[in-house]
Amino acid sequence: MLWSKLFIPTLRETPAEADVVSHQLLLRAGYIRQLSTGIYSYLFLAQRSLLKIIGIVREEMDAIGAQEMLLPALNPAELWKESGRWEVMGDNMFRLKDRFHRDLCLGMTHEEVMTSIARGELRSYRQLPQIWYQIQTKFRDEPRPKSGLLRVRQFIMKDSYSFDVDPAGLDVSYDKHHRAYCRIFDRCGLDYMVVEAHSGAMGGSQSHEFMVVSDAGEDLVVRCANCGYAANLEKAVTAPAPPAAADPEGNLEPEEFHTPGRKTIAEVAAFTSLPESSQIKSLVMVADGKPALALLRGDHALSETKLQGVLGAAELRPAHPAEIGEWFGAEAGSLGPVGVMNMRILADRALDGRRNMICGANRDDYHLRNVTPGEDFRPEFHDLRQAAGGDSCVNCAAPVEALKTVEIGHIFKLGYKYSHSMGLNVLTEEGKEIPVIMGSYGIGIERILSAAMELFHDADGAALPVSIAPFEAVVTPVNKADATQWKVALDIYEACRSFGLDVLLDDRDERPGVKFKDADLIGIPYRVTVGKKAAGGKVEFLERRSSRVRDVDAGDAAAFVAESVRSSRHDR
RNA sequence: CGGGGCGUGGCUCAGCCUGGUUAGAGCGCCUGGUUCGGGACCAGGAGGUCGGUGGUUCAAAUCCACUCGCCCCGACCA
Repeated sequence: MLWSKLFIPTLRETPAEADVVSHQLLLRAGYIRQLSTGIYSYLFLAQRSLLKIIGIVREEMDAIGAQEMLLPALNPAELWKESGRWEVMGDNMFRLKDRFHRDLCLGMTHEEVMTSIARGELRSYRQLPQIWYQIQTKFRDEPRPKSGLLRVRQFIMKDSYSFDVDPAGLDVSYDKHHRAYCRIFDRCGLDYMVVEAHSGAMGGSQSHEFMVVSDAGEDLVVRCANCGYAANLEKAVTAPAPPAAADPEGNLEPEEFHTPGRKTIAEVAAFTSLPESSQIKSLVMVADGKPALALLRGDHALSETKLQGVLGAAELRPAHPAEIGEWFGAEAGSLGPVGVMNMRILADRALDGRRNMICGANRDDYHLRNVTPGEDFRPEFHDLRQAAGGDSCVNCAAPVEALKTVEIGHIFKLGYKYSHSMGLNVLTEEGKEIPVIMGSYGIGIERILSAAMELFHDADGAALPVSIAPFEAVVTPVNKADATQWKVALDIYEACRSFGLDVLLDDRDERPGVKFKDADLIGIPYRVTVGKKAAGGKVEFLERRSSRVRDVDAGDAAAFVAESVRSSRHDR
């Protein structure tokens, strides 16, 4: 294509509203423009790149026998009420009414629609397994869209769904997806890791996330560099550092002491001159309307995900101050488990075996010392603690690191959640009706592009992997007015086309510096520069990512580019 | 939803506190010319209801109120 005919609105300066690199580059390089908060138009370059990503996704999904469909984004409320998610999704779901005042929503994900198709058509175990997928726009009314295309309200997702007769079948479908996802992200040229994850509102038993390490990410992942253990922070199990001070010995009785104005763990630690790890942190949570007291070591954080799992609650939130006052007769900051009879008391395992600790007295401005879990109160012990960097790996005891990551894919074993709630059953060989076991699998298409830019950029702009760059190469005549240069450039451009390359000819009447800057900014992987040396039959070949330059014969340039593109496919 | 910040030509910003000629700069854009290996130079030119509404005032980009939009932090989130 001829650059002079294209709409590639690059900006010299970084737009003020962008503060993560991928967002800045997508705007500056003319890939996208914002329409509203979390809503973006994908211009020519973005669309080319996204189509390449989609092409890779499609090939690899087809390769595992998945069948592509396209489902409606506009869904009737009834379907979502059947699964219970009309309520569960809350404000995150875009809702609207039609002219007859019927409730509709815009699809956030498609378990319901897929299940509704399956239950109408799948009747026999002989029709299973099935894997169905689509590449389609999803709508989610995020509380806080941010970071360009990383967190938006409308985005393209590849979502697939597997239907199997039994758990062993689901394992096979799950594993197929796992491997297909690895191939997809490899081909997209990304550095990523696979981590154990929590299933959240999707439901189900097991799940893995595919993560790209980036400071622009919002998910925290714990990873052990030694043995390779990796898990989302909300799910990770690690061993905490031992308490900073040994517990007092002996069978001491709880004893109230005055702590005027000391509310926080840190304040009480300073006041008592004992480390935070000598305290019991008491958090009042409300699970499906019922209160529960969660206890942790003073220096530890609660994993609401884990607590929610233990309680089996659909909804979990911190208690309001008024509720705390009613249940405890004291304010948050003076709470403790001793004498609490009106709710479940759950303690993190790090408190098991500890003795003579400090906690709130359930009386404002008073705390208790010499409180021993299991004696002075009787909690249920569970793993409730949120892992943190610096903890020890439970497999190999090496210290783990916490990393910020971008989630680009997520695979779930759904189990029977939707087949039960929506009635998806088939007949077995024996003629018995059984529910179908399902899996669900997602890839965020734009996040692949954003993550690639986060991963691969320099001061001059994006340096995208060849497989997903909008163009593979650009031919740049330094001086268009020079007849020789122009002729050589044109020949190389045509030769590239004959090799089937996605090539751009920068035929703009611009100075060379402008052309170089634009090509670098956009992130075109290879550039053939046709300059003065063209008179001697030589042109310059530049690899964007490495900045490596070499002179090649003009007649060989196209073949050289083609070979570079081909070999780049095996890079990772 | 809570906290903070910002809305002035396409982009980046100044002017606002302390109201007062015709609202500015750089970049970009248009015309002509000179240039041509890392965002050229000269000359001329186009382009702005200062987010919106209402108020205060002889006078509002500037002060006040409301409102809309955007960004960041938090809450939340598959």
